[in-house]
Amino acid sequence: MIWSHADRLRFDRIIETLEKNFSIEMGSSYTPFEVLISTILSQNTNRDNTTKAFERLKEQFKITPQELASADLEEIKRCIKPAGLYNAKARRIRKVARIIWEQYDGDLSKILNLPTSEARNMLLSLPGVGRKTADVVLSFCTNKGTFPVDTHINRIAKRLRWVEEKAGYEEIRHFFEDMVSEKQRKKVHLVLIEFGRKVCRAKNPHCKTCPIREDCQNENICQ
DNA sequence: CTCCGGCGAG
DNA sequence: CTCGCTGGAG
Repeated sequence: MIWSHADRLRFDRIIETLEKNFSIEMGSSYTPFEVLISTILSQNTNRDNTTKAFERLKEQFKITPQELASADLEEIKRCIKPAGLYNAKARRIRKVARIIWEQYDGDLSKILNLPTSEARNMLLSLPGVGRKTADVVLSFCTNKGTFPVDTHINRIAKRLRWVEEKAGYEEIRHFFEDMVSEKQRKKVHLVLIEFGRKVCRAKNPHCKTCPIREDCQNENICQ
């Protein structure tokens, strides 16, 4: 897909409008390992359930490779139950903790400090870490962030005709990485997620009150 | 492609 | 009660 100057202006105008309408907290004093674990918990899971599971896990364990590597599997399952898919997630969390503890001296930054594409590939080799999770960790824990594509981002990019309907993960990721500078990516990502949750929802989107309805070229969504 | 799953909105 | 939410692995 070819992008004209006008397309870029429209993209920038939309992002600017969304930033004014959706406040986000960029706080988070999470360690990279905590980001990794909470992102694994968040897979296929809404935010409330993810937060509940992470807090419960944090009550029982220090969220460190050392502590989780030797944790009892059933105990992890019990803690993270609210996130769903807990059998698979518990196994993956402990396995990831063991790999980081044994192969990286318990220091995830040994992966994150590598050049971006190497770091991404190392993350992808961990159990339970796919493209979205790897990109979230890179985006939130380094300055050379990639752009994570979750279902909100996927849906919004297609509704706004930024990418074609059949575009896959990597195509959408590259679109955003082309359009958004590295230091803006985290913020733009969070703003789009908020927009996707509050307004441009999967079901019953609030098109009538959408702040960017003038710039939306999708006529088939509004009820 | 299917399976894994608690949770809350409808 | 049903069902959509929402990624990775086999």
